Amino acid sequence: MPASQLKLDRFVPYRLSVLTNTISRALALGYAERFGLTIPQWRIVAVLGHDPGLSAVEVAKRTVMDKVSVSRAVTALESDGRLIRRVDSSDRRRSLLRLSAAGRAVYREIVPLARSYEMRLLSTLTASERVAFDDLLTRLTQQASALNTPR
Amino acid sequence: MPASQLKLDRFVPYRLSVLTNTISRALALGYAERFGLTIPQWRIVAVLGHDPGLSAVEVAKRTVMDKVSVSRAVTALESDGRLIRRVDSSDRRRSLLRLSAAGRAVYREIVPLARSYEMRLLSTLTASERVAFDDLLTRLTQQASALNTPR
DNA sequence: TGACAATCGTTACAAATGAAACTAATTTCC
DNA sequence: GGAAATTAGTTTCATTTGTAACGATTGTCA
Repeated sequence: MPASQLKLDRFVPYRLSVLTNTISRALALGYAERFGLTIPQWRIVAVLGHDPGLSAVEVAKRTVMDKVSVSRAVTALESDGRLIRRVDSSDRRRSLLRLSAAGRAVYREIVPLARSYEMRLLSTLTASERVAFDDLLTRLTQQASALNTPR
Repeated sequence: MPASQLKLDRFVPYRLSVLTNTISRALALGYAERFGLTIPQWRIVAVLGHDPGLSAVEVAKRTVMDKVSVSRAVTALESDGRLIRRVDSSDRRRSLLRLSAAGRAVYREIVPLARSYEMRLLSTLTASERVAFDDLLTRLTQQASALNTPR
């Protein structure tokens, strides 16, 4: 292919976007119809299910979401009775977030679903290919992040 | 890790989402500030630069965008003088789309930028790793698509 | 101490996005 | 030939999303 041309379906950023959108759509559909969760809500449940007591900013860092998205999703989860926030007594700007019993129940149902989807997706790769992919993904993510924060 | 737990940063769909968002943000910023293009617009320029004369629906298929997005981006590109549409005389519902001289000029500038970004991204991989990644990406995309369209 | 800066989280506003309804043109099929 | 179904593309409307501004609290430092 001449250097002046570009085939979209050979362009790695485009291909990654297609793959990610396909996966996200499938997962979002499942979360939405089974639990009424959006993707930001799902991520927060996943993080707090594993590490209760984080603040909103800490959740935002872990999930690579901005704090506005976190704030909205937290509000929704709270009004659905799935999340509890308690003001941090040592810093009254912060709230400490944790799942309620209902939230933990959702978490326990979601984890196997997520694992199952991931397994089915990766089932097209051999064990050593999965290891390789994991490594490549890690390095590309580092590189992309480095390109966004030059010098 | 117990089966009842899930670490978000080990979950492939999440990791893909983070990588893709990082890349998209970087590219979108470049297109926007240099050319005033959105991602849908950029994709259309890329497709039509390579294959002039497609209809909107054909462009939508190639870019995996829905026809509403394509319609809007085409309208914007046309009013910016970068795209020309001509009613297909053999089917007056369709329009045949092609870049104007200004559109082709944008295309010629964009292609090396896109290639350069891709090269810098992939520069963290060896040649054989790039081949491997290409293959894994293709197969995962097939698999994700198959999971979305069961039986 | 007290002014200034930084941080936490929410709110307000504008822009992007998606689903469904719609118009117009074409195809199907009895 | 013509009613019904299909297709191309646009418009409308509601929802999502992101940016910026904001109030409240805490940290910094002279």
